[in-house]
Amino acid sequence: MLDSVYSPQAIESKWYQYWLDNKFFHSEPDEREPYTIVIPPPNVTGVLHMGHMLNNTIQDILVRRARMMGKNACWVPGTDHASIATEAKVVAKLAAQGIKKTDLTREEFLEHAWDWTREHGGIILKQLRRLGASCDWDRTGFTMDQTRSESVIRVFCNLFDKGLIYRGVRMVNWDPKALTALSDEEVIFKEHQGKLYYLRYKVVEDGCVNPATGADYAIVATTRPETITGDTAMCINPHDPKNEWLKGKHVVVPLVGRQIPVIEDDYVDVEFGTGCLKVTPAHDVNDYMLGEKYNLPSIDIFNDDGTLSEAAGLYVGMDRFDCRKQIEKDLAEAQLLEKTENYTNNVGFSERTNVPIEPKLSMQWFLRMEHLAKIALDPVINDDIMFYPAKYKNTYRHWLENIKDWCISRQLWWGHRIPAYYLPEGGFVVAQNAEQALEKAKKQSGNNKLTIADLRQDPDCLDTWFSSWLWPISLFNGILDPHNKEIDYYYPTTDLVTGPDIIFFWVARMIMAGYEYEGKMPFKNVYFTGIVRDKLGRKMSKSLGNSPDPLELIDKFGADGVRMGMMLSAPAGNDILFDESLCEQGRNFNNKIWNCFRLIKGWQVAEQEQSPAAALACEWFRSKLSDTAAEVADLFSKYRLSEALMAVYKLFWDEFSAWYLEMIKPAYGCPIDQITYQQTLSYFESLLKLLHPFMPFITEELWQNLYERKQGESIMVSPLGEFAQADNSALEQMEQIKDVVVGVRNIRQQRSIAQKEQLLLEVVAQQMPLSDSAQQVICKLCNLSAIQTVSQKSATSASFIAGVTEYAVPLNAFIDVEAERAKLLSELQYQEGFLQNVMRKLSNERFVQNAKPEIVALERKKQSDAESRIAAIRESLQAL
RNA sequence: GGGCGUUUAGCUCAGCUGGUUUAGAGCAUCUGCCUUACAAGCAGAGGGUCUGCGGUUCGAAUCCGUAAACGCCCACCA
Repeated sequence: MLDSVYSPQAIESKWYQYWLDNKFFHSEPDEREPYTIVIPPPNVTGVLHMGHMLNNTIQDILVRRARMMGKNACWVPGTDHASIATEAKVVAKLAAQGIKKTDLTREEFLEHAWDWTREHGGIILKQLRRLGASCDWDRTGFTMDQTRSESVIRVFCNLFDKGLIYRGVRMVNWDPKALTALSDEEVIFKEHQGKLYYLRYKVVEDGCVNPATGADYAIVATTRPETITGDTAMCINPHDPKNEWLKGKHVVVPLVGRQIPVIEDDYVDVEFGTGCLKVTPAHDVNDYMLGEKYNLPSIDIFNDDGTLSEAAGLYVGMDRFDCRKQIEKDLAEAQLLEKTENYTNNVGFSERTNVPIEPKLSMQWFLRMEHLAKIALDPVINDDIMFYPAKYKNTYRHWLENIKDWCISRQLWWGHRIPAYYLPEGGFVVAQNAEQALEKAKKQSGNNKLTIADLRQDPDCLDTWFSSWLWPISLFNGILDPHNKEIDYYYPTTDLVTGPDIIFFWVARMIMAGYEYEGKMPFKNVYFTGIVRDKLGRKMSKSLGNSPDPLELIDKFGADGVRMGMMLSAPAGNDILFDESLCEQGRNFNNKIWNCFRLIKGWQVAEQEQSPAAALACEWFRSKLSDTAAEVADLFSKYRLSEALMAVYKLFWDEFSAWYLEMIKPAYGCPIDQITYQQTLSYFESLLKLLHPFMPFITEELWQNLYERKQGESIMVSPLGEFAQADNSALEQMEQIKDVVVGVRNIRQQRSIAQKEQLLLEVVAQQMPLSDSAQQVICKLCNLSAIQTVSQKSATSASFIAGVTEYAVPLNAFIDVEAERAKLLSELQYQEGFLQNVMRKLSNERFVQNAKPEIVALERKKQSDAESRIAAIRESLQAL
C-alpha cells in the first residue's frame, strides 16, 4: 500500500535521471514545427536565486507544454561570462590571497579567471536540474566559448567595416572601483543627501564689486567643491540682471588661485543658487559641452581610481570624498566658504560596484545606434514581436527614440578583447586575428617588413552585452556559419522569458542584432516576468535576509510544490509577492493528487453494468475536462500561466476529486464496474497531462504507474491530444444536481444530522424536474432513501430553493419554526430586492427600447425566475 | 521635470469591445466533522457603498474628466 503522504525527494531525482538517460530534452531539427527558447544566460559564477526560479519555471512550463503539443521543443541553456561581475570576484579572491591584479600579466590574470570559472561555472545550471528544467544540456553554451567568442569578434569587425563602430575621446561614465568605462544603461541614479556649497570666487578686476552687496567676489553654488581645481571658467546667464556686473570679468578659483574668465551662456539657470556656475569641463557632462562650445581648457584632476591627480595641484593622491571634507574645512578657514545648505540630488552609481560614477573624458569604442534603433523599432510597435504585458512597448519605443551611441569598450581583461591592432607609426587596423591584422597593417602603412610583434592589440574588452545580444543567433552558430541547418530551423526562436529590467541591456539589442544579422526577429514573443519580492513587497536582498534559498525550499516542499508556489502568485508582468505558504499550498496539492491516485488504484474492478448515475458522472466529467482544456489552451495563448494553473487546479480538486470521484466511488468493500473504471483512468491521465508542464515530477511518477508502461515511455513526450466536444446538457444537469446536493448538505450541517442517517427528499412540483440518473447521483451523494414529488411538503421539514423549485427534507425531530421562518424571510427579502432591481429596468421604457433584445429577454427571464422563487417561498412560509 | 502603470473581500488577483440572476477566484477566517483516498483532509458559512469627486448613458467596477495614494521607467539643472 502506498503511503498516504507524498514524498517527492527520491521520485524527483529518479525521473530527472530517467529523462536525461532517454535524451528527452535533446532536440534535433526534423520535419516537426520547432519551438525554441534560449535561456537568459545567468552569470557563469552565479548561484540560483528566486528570480531564476521564477524565470526558469516559466520557461520550463512553456517548453514542456509545447513538447506535449507535438512541437519539436528545444530549450537551449548556457551562461554569461559577466565581464565586470566576474572580474570583480576574481580580483577580490586574489586580493584575499595577497595578490594584486596589477602585479599580474594579462595572461596570468586570465588563467586565474578561467580557474575560477571552471570551479564555480555551471553550478547554477546544475541547480536548475533540481527544479526540473528540461533544457537540452547537450547544447549548453557560454558567451566566452570558442563559437560565441569568434562570433563576437566577427560581428565587431563587420560593424567596424560598415562604419558603425568608431573610436573617440568622449565623456563617459567611469567606475573608479572597477576602473572601467560603463554604458549609460549601467548607471543607476539614486537620490543622495548631500550639501550645496557656496564658494567665493574673487573678482580679479580692481574695484569691481557686486552692486547689491558690495562684495568683491562672486558666489558659486556647487555640490562638488573638490572639483574646483579643474575649473576653467565661470558661467553666467547673459540675461541675468543680478550677475550683469560680472560680464567680461575674471575671477579667482578659491584656494587654487587660478584666474578664469566669466563666460555667458543660456544654459545657466538664473534661478538656481546664485546663477553662477563653475565650469569643470573634464568632470561634468554639461561642463564638457560648455568647454567644447567656448574652447575652454580641460584639466583632468582625477586619477582612474578617483583620487586627485598631479594635475589637480592640490590634495594630490587624496580620495575624492575625503577631499570634499578637507576642502570644506580649508575653504572655511580661508573665508572662502559663504555657507552650506543641505541638498538632495541625483547621483549616478555603478550598477555593478555601487560606487558613484565619475564622468570622465576618455578614449573609448562606440557603436552608432541610429541605424540599429531604426530597424528594431517597427517590429515591436507593429506587434510582429509581441510583448507580454504590452505596456513595455512604450518603454521600448521611448528608449529607441532617444538612444545614444553605445560605449562598448571596457577596461577589463575578462571578456572578448577588442580586435583592433595599433601600428608602430600610428593608426590602427581592425581584423579577426593577428595574421589578418598584419596583412591589413602592411597594406595600410606600405611597410612590408612589419611583423605581428610590431602590432599592439587594444588592451580593452567588449561590454558583456556585446556578446549577449548575439545569443539567439550565436547559440546556433548563425554568425560563423550563416544559413546552417540549425539556425534555419530554430531561428527565430519562439518565446523569450526575461525581466523588464534588461529590456534595454538585452531585449532591444537582441532585436537589433537579429534584424541586422539574420534579417529576422530573434523571437516572436517576449514574456516579462515581475520581480520576486517578499510578502511585504520588499525586494529580496542578501542584506535584508529575506530571500529564501531555492534549494532548501525544494528540499522542504518538493520541486513541484515550489514551482506551483511560484506560479500561483505570478501573473505576467506583475511583481510576485513570494510567500512560503504558497509552496505549502503547492505541496498540499501534490498530496491531493497522490491520494486520488491511491484511491483509484485501490479499487477492485468487476464485470458488471455501469449504473446510470456513473454514466452521467462520466459524461459530465468528460465535458468538464474538455471545457477546461480549451480554457487552458486559451490562457496559454495569452501567456496567462497562473490562471491556466488555477483552472487545472480547480478542475482537479473541486470537479474531479470533490464531485466526480464521490459520485462514482463504490460502496465500501464493493468493486467498481469496468467501464467507469477505465474512463476514470483515462480522465486521470488527461489531468496528469494538463498538469505536467507545471508539476513534471509527480505527474511522471503517477503516469508511469497508472497503466503498464514500457521502458522509454514518458508523460513528457506523450501528446496532450484532442478533447471531444463538451456535452452542454450534461454540464447543465450537473449544475442542477450540485444545487440540490448543497441544499441537502446545508440542512444536515445546520441540524447536525450525521451523513450516516438516511434522509428523504421531497420535491414540491407537479412533475419531477430531475432525471432518473440525476436522482441516483443525488441519493448517493446525500445518502437519501428516495426522492419524491409532492404537492405539499411535510409539515415538519426543512426546505430550500434550487433553481426555481422548492425541495424539502422531512425531519422527525422538532422543527424550530421561528428559525425556519427567519431563514425564509431573509431569502424572500433577497429575492424581492432582486426582483425590484429587475423591474426597475423593465419598467424603464428607454431601456426596453434601446437595449439589445437579448438583454431585455434575459431580464424578463430573471423576472419570471424571481417570481417563481418568491411564490415558492411564500407558500413555504404559509405552510409553517 | 516628463512618461507609464496600479488602486475590486483580511491578502494576492480575475473581471476583454458598458447589460450574463442586485460583484468572482485562490488563500486566509469562522462553524461542524478523525465519514472506510487524503486533517497537507471533508462539508458548510461569512466577508466588498469596486480609492474619492464629477460627467456620458436607459444602464458604469468597466468609457471620459479630475483629485489622491502607491509603484515603475526616462531625464545633464550645478
